[in-house]
Amino acid sequence: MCTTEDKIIDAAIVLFSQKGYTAVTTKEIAKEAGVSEMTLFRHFENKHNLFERAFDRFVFTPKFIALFENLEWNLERDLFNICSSYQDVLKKNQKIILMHLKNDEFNPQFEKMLLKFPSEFKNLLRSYFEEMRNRGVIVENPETLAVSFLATNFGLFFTSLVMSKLTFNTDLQTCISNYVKIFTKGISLQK
Amino acid sequence: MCTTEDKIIDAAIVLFSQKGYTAVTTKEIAKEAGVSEMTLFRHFENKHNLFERAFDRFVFTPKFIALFENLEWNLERDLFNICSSYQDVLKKNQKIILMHLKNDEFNPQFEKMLLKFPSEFKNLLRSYFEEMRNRGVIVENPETLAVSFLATNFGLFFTSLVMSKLTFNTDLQTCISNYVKIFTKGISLQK
DNA sequence: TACACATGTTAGTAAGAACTAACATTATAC
DNA sequence: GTATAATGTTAGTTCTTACTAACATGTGTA
Repeated sequence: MCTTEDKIIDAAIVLFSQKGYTAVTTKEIAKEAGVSEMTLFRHFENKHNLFERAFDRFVFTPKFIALFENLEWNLERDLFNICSSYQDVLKKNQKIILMHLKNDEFNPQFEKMLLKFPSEFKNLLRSYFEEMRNRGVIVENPETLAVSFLATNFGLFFTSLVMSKLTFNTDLQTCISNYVKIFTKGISLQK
Repeated sequence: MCTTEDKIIDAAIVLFSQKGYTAVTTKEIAKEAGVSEMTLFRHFENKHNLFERAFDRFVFTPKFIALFENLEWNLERDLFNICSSYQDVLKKNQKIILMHLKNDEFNPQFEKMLLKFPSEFKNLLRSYFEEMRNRGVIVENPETLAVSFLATNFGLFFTSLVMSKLTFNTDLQTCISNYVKIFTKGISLQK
């Protein structure tokens, strides 16, 4: 966090995610990092290289997968934990996500990395719902449930991110637990 | 759709929403519109002006509000209609939404226009849920429900938009009706 | 035919951005 | 204290881009 390269990368991530690749100048990044523009080029050679290095810094945590190995098999509690962790991951990576949204014109392998996480996450979710169906807790189609859960969670995150200026009286945390409660009740079998 | 200005504006919207304001050149827009760059400047004076004109073209339909005057007061059916119409509005305006995501560095009044729609929509939703609570159909807090419903809907849209490359086996339509069904069951009172 | 008007073409200006070279300055290690 | 490495400074090159000016071409209308 203290080295020159780190300072530059941090500044780059902030600015790229705010404005997008093209709109940010190297001079700007250097200034934000509190460093001479020359130093930037000495360390990263060129702008695009800096971008790639900045990207490599952020990886979706695989720790997340461990979550699925410590399930309680209680629908509401499990979903709440999953949902919360997912929101954490998204929040931690929000800069890179924004960066991606503003720079998707280039770098296809960039795209692949970003899509790897949600698709793996979906598979984990589907397995979970499959197991819950085997246990007779739910009846719905696991795949559909997984996609729906994934999409809505992403929506919660994204709404709170993009529409932060909307003065809603409800915060994300309340929204999450409320959503999970409704979702749980909505898919639970009852006699 | 046939005038020169329209051709240019259309091209501008496509390119701006794909790449963002800064990354697109006037030459590029002119080429995409099948028109000389000079003609572009003759009509719009400068790039920023073209951007504003392009923005003005897209407005969130107020027709949407009429939907809330023809309610059936059947939870699932109403929500499904609302949800579908909302997805339509979002889809119709997806270019402008993307444009906004890539250009939010400037133009604050731009932001206001974009946020007007979701906040009005949320109020309509809250009124609906309030009335449903009065009728004894649901018990949850109307505000929270409205925000949750809004957020998740936006998430469905956005997921299908951004992550279109994810090869999920479930399409948006299925996802919506499934979500509405679950949501309805989740908030309905039952004996 | 003749005129007006929209568009194309071409050349060019001014500003800004990425990037380089050369030299000056500071800090660190021994 | 001196050598070495990292950083700062300054000036400059090249390229791209927004934008202009002047003139040419074409097209419809009276």
